[in-house]
Amino acid sequence: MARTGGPAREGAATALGRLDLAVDRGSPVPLYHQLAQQLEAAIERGRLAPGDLLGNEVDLSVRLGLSRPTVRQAIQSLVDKGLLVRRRGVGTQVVHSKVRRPLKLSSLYDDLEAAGQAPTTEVVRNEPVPASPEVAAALGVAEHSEVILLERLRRTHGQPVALLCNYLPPGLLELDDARLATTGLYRMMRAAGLTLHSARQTVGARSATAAEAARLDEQEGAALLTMQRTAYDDTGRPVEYGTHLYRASRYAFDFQLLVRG
Amino acid sequence: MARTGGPAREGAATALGRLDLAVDRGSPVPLYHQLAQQLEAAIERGRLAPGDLLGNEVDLSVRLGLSRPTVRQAIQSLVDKGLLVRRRGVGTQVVHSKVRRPLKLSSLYDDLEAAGQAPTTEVVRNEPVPASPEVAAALGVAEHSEVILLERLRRTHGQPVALLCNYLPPGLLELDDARLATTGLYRMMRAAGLTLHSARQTVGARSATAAEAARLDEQEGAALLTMQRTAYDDTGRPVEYGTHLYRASRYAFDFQLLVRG
DNA sequence: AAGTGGTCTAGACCACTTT
DNA sequence: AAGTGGTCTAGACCACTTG
Repeated sequence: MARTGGPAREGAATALGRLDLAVDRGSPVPLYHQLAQQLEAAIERGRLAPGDLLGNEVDLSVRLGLSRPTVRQAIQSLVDKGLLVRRRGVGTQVVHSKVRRPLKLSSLYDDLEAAGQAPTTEVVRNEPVPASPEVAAALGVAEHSEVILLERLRRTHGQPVALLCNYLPPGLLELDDARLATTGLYRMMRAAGLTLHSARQTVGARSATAAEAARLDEQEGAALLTMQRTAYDDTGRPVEYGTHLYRASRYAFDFQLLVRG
Repeated sequence: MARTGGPAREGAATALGRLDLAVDRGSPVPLYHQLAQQLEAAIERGRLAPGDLLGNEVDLSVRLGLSRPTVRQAIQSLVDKGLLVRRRGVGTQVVHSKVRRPLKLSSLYDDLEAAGQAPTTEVVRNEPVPASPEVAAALGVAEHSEVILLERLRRTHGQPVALLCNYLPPGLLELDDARLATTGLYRMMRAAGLTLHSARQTVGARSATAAEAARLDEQEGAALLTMQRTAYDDTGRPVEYGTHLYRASRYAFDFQLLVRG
């Protein structure tokens, strides 16, 4: 009796009713991931507007023919991305702001290329050197043991953007100058099967020395942005230590942070 | 028959065997969280060393009297934190490096206090002002509408560290000068029931103007670290827009990044 | 009181890695 | 072939929020 009233509200009360969601059980893509992608696409296209309620998880699981844990896993992944908010006793909502891309381990080359800046790289040095105490500590190798020093000058539109100095454990990667000139270090690492997993970065500022100013086409004493970074692979082993100098007039770091739950 | 050989290996082959794990079902703390905390503590104290295998999830769930999904949820939370690595067909290992704290939405006050720097704050301005186009866009309010301007000078050991300029939507928070002098803005927000959830930051550098140099006890033209940040609450509404200036000689940003899976 | 998300269980089958 | 994590199910009960 009470049930007969149900279908009338179904699909009308919640924003999700307007969407045609469906999963493909023959696909190798996990069901929860398929659902997450469809929800994300709907948010991206504005079919789910900020503040919209998703409708409860049980109904959604019945409608899709999935179990509730599977639906929850999909929703959780979007909550982790900052696209959805859950409130107990209330429901799941699309967040109000256009907060999108969370922080990623960024590659300067990729960032510039994505911005349509057509970066070029000049390899200044590429040779084995003995590890200084600082480098040895960062890479977890013995002092004075051999590491690879890579020094590069990056330009866009012919103008210098950054002076990049990197140290790598020996034997990790084939560092071909020709390839370095046309791609980024992180891209070469990924291509070599290395999975970058985490990094520790320190960002600061200081005035340019005469030599640095000459390289970067700045005035001596100009404000430069500095970054030191140690990157680790998925087992936590250091794969790279770098000291970078950026022209503050041409570059700034852009971060999207999510508070961890 | 084959079972009799089991107990001999149990607790010996895996590093987990050395730990006395147990959950309290009477506690209001979720079981998966209790387990995650105990594992994290074991890693922190070195009882689980980098590279150690945790042993398979089924054994662990039997030993703790939990279901496998619950054990998985605990392990997953530590994987998300970057403390553990899973490999299909291999097992779950403690990460090799000492990678710890992931990135958080940091508060300068809390950071300085945690570093034992005993920060103090001088409130320079605290008054309603009409929103500039830049501020209006960041906070999602109408141009020229009223917002709160908060300008503070932060010192440690009597020396200036940063000049903080913040804009807040009206009516969001009671900004008492006396409290501002003894705590941080984010702490006041949390105390007022605001849940900070995400932020967008831009970090750059530039040379100090004469006025800024005077405030910060630097030379004119000294390199300063700049940050602009818009912070959002858990529904995605902007709650704060700030423009900060840091003395590069006394402050740098430290980030721990995890590549999102 | 009703509805929501939060947590938990006891299984099942699959994909991948190693032996 | 054996062992591991990856995915998925069909329930259950609890805690919180709202009317």
